[in-house]
Formats: sequence, C-alpha cells, structure tokens
Amino acid sequence: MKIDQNLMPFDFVAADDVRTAIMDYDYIDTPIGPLLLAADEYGLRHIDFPGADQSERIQSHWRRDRRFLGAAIEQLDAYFAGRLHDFDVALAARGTGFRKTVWDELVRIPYGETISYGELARRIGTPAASRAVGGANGANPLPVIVPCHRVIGSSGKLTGFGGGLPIKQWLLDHERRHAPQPAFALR
Amino acid sequence: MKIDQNLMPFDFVAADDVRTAIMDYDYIDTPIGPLLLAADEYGLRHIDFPGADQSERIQSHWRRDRRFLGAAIEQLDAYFAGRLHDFDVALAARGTGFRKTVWDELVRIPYGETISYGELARRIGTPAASRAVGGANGANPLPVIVPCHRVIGSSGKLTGFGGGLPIKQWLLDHERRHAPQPAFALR
DNA sequence: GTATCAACAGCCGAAAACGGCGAGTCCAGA
DNA sequence: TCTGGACTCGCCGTTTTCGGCTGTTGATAC
Repeated sequence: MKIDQNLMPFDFVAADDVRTAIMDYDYIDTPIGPLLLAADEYGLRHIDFPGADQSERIQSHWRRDRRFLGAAIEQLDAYFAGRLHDFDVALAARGTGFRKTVWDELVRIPYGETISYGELARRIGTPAASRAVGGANGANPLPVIVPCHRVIGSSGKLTGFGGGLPIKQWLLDHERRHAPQPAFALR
Repeated sequence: MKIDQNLMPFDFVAADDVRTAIMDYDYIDTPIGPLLLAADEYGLRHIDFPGADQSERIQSHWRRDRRFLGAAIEQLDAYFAGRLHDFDVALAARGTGFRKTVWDELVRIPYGETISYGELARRIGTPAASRAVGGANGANPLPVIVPCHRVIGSSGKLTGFGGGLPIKQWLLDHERRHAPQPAFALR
C-alpha cells in the first residue's frame, strides 16, 4: 500500500477549492461509532468521526454513493471484525510533502505494534522533528487505515487522537487482541 | 522473602499505564484502620491506607476478588494478632533500582528492631544517601509488610510515615509488645 | 499581499527544586 | 555540666521545569 505521489499537484490548490469530477461519500457503522468515508476515482480522500467533529465536511457537490467506496467499506468491516490486518486500498490523501512522508511511514508500522513520535521522526530522517510529526499525525485525513493511532509518546502515554483518546485506546486494544502473536515483548 | 528482580522491565513503563492481565484488590480491617490490598499473578503490588490517602488508586480494570490476596490477608491478620513476625508473601513492588535496593534491605530488619536512615544507607553501600533513603521509604508501596516503619531518625525521633506518625508509633509499640525477647538493649 | 507570531498529538538534556537525613553549631534552661 | 530545640549546610535519588529543535496553519499587523 503506497500513497499516490502523483497527487502532488493537488497540493497547490487550497483544499476547499478542489473540484474533482465526482466525489462519493457515505457513512458506515463500526464499534467505535459511525465513520464518514469519502473517495473519488483516485482513491480514498477522507475518513471522519462525524460525532467528534461537529462540522460536517460534506461539500455540496459530493454525492451519497458507494461506487468508489466498495473496497474500503469491505476491508474496514473485516478490520473491525479482527479478520484483516493490512489494508489494500487506493489512498489519495492530500497534504504537504513532509506530511505525506510521515503518512507513508505510518503505513509501515505493523498491525499491533506501536512506536513513538521521535522514533518516526528518526525513521524519516529528521530526528529533531518529533513535534512536527505530531502535527502531521493530527492532520491525517485517513485515520484507522493510515494508522496514526500506532504512534504514542516515548513514555508510553497516549498523547492525542483526532477521534478522542478512548478510541485510540480501543484501536490499540483491538489490535493487541487480534495480533498474530501477542506483543508481549514489551511487557 | 525477596523482591522479584525480574520485574525490572516494568520500570521503563510509567506506573499508571501498566496493564497486567488481572489485578485483584480488596479491603481488610485492622487495628490501624482499613487497608487496601492489590495483587496480581506476580505478587503483592499495593498496600494503601484508604483513609489517609483520599485519592483511591483503584483502576478501572482491577477486579474486587481475593484470589491473589489469600496469603497476604492471612498473614496480615496473624501479624496484627501478634502471632506472626516474618511475612512470607510474593512481593512485586515496582520502582527504580535504588528504591528496590532500599526495600530489599528493609525486609532484613528484624521484627521489633529499629535502625536509622543513615544506618540503612550504610548497609546498602551508599553511606551519604540517608536522605535519598528517606525518599525511598516514602515511596514504599507495601507498608507494614515491607517494614519502613522500623526506620527512624538517628536521634530516635519518628520522622515520617505515609499513613501518619500515630500508626508508625502503633506498629512499633505492637512489635515491641510481641517481640520474642524484649529489645531492652536499646533502652 | 507579506511578515511575524503563537500554537500544536514530542523529545532530550541540563538545571533546579524537593524531600520520612544527619552532623555540627549555638543558646537557653535546668 | 548536660540536654534539648532551633538553625545551617551538605549530601543523594527523584521529580519537575525549561529551552531549543521541527513543519504547518491560522490569526494578526502593516
């Protein structure tokens, strides 16, 4: 699974002004509450927690349809059932170069494992940018599938999550429960 | 009775974030008031004075059960009845290396005897660390069983105790009353 | 427009503050 | 003379605080 680097040109257009030909969106129910998914022909664009984020980011020209959402919905269902560990969906996240580098590194963290913000900063070659990594994580438009929840403080404390810390905790517990081999190495 | 050194790895996890599979807790009544005990499969983790410490440290995932507490409760009852002098319970106290060294030395002080903070510092090989020993005593998670109450100021004055000085005085009086041979050597 | 600034889902090292001490001093009361 | 209380200072492990390093965004001031 790789973030499509061809989307770079989109970076030079303010997010609210982007007009793709067609954008599908719909809601799905999950154990952590409803999720709002949005995708176009290039791939998945948004995953939101409608409950937490009071401002519905649905734009007027989007259409409520699942044509571009099939694979994502199927795999998310399997993920929440504990059957699927690695997603294989076209991702079309919009963001700056640095953020894409961070998100690209996020999807390399194996299911059920966690690393620190500083460790991720080191992996992408900017060891002092742990704080910027936190910012990039906060801007992750595709939570759950791009697993920003697998990044925690170096002290082991969960330090933040768009959908709220309880959901981050739930996801980590869920992955620990269904991990191929229990990650007892840390305990 | 030895403090389990294998627990060292736990030191690198913030105490509040540690999640063991199962933690039992329950209260017992004693002449010095109720005690809160907590233990898991590794041994005793906490003994608290719920009255003095207004913040109940019970965590949500603990269960009120006595499965892991049997030996501790039995022996504490015998101790407070004056019948038991030496505990034989699995201890699983979490702390830094220095603190564990101190606690390990505490359990070597015989029933009914007292030493000074400086003397304990000398016994563990850091003669100038009497003050740090006081700190380690204050952080003792297993009072009564790990007998921090047997350490007093070099002047003979009781200088501090988590549950309050009157309880420290009570424990020392109690032990003097039931000591095998009255420790008149000190008087 | 452009510049500047603050605010963030962090981390690391250094420095300071903080105790369940103890030895030494000084001084008032027996 | 002795004893005990109040004070100072140095000691040590632990905890807290603080500054600086990042990329990005949104607010603010010209």
